[in-house]
Amino acid sequence: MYVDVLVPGIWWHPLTYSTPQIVETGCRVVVPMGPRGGKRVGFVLAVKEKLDEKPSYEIKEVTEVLDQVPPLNEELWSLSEWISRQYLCSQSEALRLMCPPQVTKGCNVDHQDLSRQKPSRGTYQERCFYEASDEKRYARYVDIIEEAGYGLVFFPEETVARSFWDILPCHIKKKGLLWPSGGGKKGFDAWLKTRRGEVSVIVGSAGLLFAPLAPIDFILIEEEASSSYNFARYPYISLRHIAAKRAQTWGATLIFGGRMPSSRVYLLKKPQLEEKPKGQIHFVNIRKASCLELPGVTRGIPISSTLLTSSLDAVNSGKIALWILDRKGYVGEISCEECGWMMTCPECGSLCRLTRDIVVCPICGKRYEMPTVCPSCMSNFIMGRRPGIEALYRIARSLVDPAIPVHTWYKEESGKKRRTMVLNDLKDGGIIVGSRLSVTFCDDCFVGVVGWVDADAEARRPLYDARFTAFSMIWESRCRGKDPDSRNVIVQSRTPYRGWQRGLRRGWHLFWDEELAERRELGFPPFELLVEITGPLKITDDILPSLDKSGFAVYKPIADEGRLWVKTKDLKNMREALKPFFHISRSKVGFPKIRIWRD
DNA sequence: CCACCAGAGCTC
DNA sequence: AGCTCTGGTGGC
Repeated sequence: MYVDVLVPGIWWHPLTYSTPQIVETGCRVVVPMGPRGGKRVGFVLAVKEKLDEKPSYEIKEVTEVLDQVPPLNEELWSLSEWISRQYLCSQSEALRLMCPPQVTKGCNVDHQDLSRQKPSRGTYQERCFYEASDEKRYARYVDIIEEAGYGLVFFPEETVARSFWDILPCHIKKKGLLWPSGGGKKGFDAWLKTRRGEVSVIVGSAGLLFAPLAPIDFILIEEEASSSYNFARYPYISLRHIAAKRAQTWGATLIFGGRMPSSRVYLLKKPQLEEKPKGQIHFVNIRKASCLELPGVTRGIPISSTLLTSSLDAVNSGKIALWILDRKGYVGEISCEECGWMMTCPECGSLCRLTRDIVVCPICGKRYEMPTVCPSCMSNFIMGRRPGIEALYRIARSLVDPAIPVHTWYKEESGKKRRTMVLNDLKDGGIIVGSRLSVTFCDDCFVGVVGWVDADAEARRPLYDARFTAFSMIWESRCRGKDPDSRNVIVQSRTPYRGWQRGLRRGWHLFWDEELAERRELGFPPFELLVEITGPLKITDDILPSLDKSGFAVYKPIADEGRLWVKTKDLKNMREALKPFFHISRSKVGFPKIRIWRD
């Protein structure tokens, strides 16, 4: 007897082993692997009596059969295959993503027969609910959960999921589960409990995407356009895409909710905004605003009088003012004013930034002294450009009364302990200077003003979705959290109230209509998929002609860099063309990495 | 991807 | 000598 086994690895095909025992498809087995025969846990993909042809390799024997019945039900098993096709990855990688680590490591899972959990082809349907007020949305969600049976409820952030869980009525909580975010033993217990059929409604963040719930009557995705639904690690799956697939297989109702829709949902469903946010939005031209002088910086950051006075107003009435600048450190670039030399990392060649008098490479993390003399022209006109949060903090400190507390907030310094400290210090009002992350403070305290210090910076990033990112962040800051109706949002820009910014006042339908027209023209998502292939040059240089031959238009954004872009809808042929590069025999050369943007 | 091994660096 | 850590290796 032979079995095709999905062994953890990045090649796309299964490996064949022999076994004297009887095994079923979907069960886990332990197999020897590699030159030293290390033990791996794999899933059986297929069982066959004899081989089609003589293999060119030695066939090893299965060491141990771990399951009598498959640990995943039919829906999740075929979902892993679907994911491998949709995201051009191996099925074993999809399975690793889907299962708790205990399962892929080979821990015991109770031998339940899940074969009766057949996805019923009910009537799949979609519903949308876009509403600026968090309160109104959540109230609607509670109603939906009340009347529905089994379902998953997604929130983009763990803390928001928890606060929604807290407002749920007791009888729902009793049959429901707040999905633990950390994984570990707690996560495994939640997985087993769900699998045993002891819960019907699960609330949580992205981690519950593969909860073994069966059947599924509804799936609710709050703030469906949120970027936290795009996984940050390989394979780069989109939660919304996969959740929609799950809803379709179960014939469930899929509910999209949020403050604004994603490009794909807007294109397909043309949803309407129930009610515009009531808070005020102002646009300020920073070409005309004056800058403060900062030590070692050529061009400072302008703080308009509009932002300053309304911030002080907010602080004086005990509220918080948020000044948001999505740039870390003191300055983002170090350059010579005399000859134009820019400081790059001697190790990896990327542009360095200055943080607390120390030069840091943002890519490899190496640290250097700030140079005093330009190595190119020997002048001493070394200055910083593109000031960041630290510089903004100094500006804020110098502009407002020393009695007013000012704090910074960004990813590297955003611990739970520090957050309570900051909140406590700001309970009578104050200023937070930080990255986009600071918007979460709207949940915990009264934010009277949100100032987008350099609104153009985000929209300028060389990515097709940069304008959407900029727009959605500012839109979120208008609606999120406590008392958004009395909040002012101030957008500082060099091109105020033009282009993408106009939708901020008149509604996101205006933004999407213009943005989608342009993306359609250029063939960007959601009209086409954007496939990125990265790897060492010797691999991508092989792939390029091969894709070319299959009729794909391949772009190479940067010459002499192992990065390729393809705009296509045809993943099937793409997969065929890339297949040879994902055969196990290519191990020595290495494997490329694939990332797909869908909207 | 990931078990395995080798060699580096450290402590006793 | 014995320990942990880090990095290279290559696969049914």
